[in-house]
Amino acid sequence: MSGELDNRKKRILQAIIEGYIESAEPVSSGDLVKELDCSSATIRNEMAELEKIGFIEKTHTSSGRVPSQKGYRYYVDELIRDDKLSKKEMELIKDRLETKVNELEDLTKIATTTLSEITHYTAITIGPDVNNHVIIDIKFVLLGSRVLMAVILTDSGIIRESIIKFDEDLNQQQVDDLTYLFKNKLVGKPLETMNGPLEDFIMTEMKTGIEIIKKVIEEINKLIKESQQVYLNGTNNVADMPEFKKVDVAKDFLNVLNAKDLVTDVLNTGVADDIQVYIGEETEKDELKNFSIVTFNHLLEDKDIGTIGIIGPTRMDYSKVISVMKYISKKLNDEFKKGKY
Amino acid sequence: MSGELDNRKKRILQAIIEGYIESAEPVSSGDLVKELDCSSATIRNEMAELEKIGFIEKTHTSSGRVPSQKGYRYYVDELIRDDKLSKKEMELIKDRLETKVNELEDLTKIATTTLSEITHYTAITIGPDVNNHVIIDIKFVLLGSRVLMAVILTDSGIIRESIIKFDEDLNQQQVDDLTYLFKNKLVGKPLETMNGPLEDFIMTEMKTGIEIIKKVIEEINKLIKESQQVYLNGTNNVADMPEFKKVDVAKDFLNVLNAKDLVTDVLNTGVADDIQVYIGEETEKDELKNFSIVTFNHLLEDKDIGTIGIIGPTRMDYSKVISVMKYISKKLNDEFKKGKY
DNA sequence: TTTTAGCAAACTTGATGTTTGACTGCTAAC
DNA sequence: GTTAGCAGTCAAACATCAAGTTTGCTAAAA
Repeated sequence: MSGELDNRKKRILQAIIEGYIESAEPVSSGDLVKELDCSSATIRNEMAELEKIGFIEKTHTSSGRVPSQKGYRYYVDELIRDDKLSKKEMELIKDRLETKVNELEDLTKIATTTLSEITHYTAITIGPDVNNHVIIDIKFVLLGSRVLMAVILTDSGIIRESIIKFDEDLNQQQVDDLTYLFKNKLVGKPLETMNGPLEDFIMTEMKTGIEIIKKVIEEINKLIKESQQVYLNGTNNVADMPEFKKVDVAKDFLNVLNAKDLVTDVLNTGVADDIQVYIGEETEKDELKNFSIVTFNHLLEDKDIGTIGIIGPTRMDYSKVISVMKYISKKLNDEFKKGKY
Repeated sequence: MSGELDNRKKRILQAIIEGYIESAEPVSSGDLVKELDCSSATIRNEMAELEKIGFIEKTHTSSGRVPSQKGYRYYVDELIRDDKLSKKEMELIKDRLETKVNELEDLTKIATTTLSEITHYTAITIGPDVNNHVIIDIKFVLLGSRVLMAVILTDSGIIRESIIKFDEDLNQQQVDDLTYLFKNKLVGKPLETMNGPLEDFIMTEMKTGIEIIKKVIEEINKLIKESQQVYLNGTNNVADMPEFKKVDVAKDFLNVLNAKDLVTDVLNTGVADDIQVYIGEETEKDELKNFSIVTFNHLLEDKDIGTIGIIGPTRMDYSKVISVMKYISKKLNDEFKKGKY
């Protein structure tokens, strides 16, 4: 199916898609005459065939052509250019990502912001599914006689704290016990252990301080559940896009950003250390049918440590987005390794 | 100026404003006949006078009337109803705010979300200016040989942590020294002490571990500066408002939300434990001239602990918003006192 | 066989005009 | 002070028209 197209058809399809990406207007046969170096009639003939295969569409009988979802897919798979990154942009990315930060997540946020700035689309990042990250250390710090802070470190460099309040005073002995108990039972185990096994253990084997321990477990579980953080950047960029003029689309987009679940759902389907492109309906969400999402997961020593994505109109500059993503992904990985997070 | 209006004029103005708030359409003399129990001609005469004073406007020569900014102001000052809160909504608020949470800021976020849900406008909250909050305690926790966590507690119940990375190993002795130093110099002093005085002291009096201390101060300062958190809720509600149909307004709004500084600037001007209303140009920001902002500061033992605001079109249901705010403000205060944050 | 020129048909876009209906302001009567 | 009545104003909806694109098709040219 991909090999079906002869060279000229490829060039025409590419020209249509890139023209449409640039202008947001249907591309006519006449527009391509200079570029293709043949008459408009010839181009029309070719266009008719491209339309038959389903790569391009007309908005009405006598309009120019617009890429179809299938057309974009072919473009992304076969025709994409990945040299759309200028020296200046590369410098910017390098500069940004080499900023010293203290937490992995901060670096990810910087990457997201940079991505959005360069592409002018909305960028979003979500944390990883931390359930199978391994606990390296747990600390409890008494912040007041009734306030305890729990700090959990995982092997992926992710740190989480939770503040827990009690109705009665705690003493240092209790805190030490707590530390001892949790360390013994949890260090070296995945975070999800917190859910089932631990609770069972405490209920059966432990006798003292059950209430305190239960509360601590409860809070830590809450913390883990909530910890798939979402960070958005560049939402106002959409306002400048022509498709935003259609009120429906604009509304859709606002709703999409608000019901972040939709987007995070898509981001979560991404696998492996590679760039994924979801075009329109490929997102499998009705609300996203006018949008495309490009994502990549970043790994640290084979562990998923989060996903970064771009969301924009289906008429998205895929070449640019993918070029930028590739470069950022590479640089981010370098930094991760360098930084020993 | 406020007493100038006779009773019927007040009723007419109120009817116009409430009608316009409801329908987003100019209100005609005919619309008010039933309500005012006199002929449309009489109402027209009254309207002409209200227009002369500048409380209402026409969109064109033969259109109905629309409230002016001055009209809204009069309405907010004199005509507002504060019984627009249903039993059900009160219950919802109570329910929500009585959720047990561990941090003050979480409760504020819940209040913000609830506010947005009930009013259907976008709600925003910003943290207080923490500079003059007094430090109660500082703890340092070693999370790894090169990773230190600093925890700062203030008298307003706000807790902040920062993770600091070093290029060399730290031992427990150094951490203890650090704790001793910071506790001695800072506990009981306002957070802003961190900025000037402390640095001087270290540069002149201390000899050991200067680099470590400098880094810690640096990071903590960063933390304090960044700590005016902004939390937004209900941005998609705007999409359903008729004014959103005007692309310019929609764009303005997106930009406003993105350049949060604009809104936080306005929120920051709010003073005392009271509700403030900024209508259109009263915000003194050109970008906000089509919007209104209603805010209140909440205090805990006379300390500013943040501001909650609503942002919506000038055609905002002020009565509803203010009713809800009053109630939430009251309940929030109750909870603050009860919870001993 | 492939490409091109030429042309009718389809359709958008923008300008122009018309009708309809909703208001208002004014005047004169109540 | 209030109201009825009426002319004047304007927006919104709709129809009409001309101009400009763009296509598909056909037939001729390469």
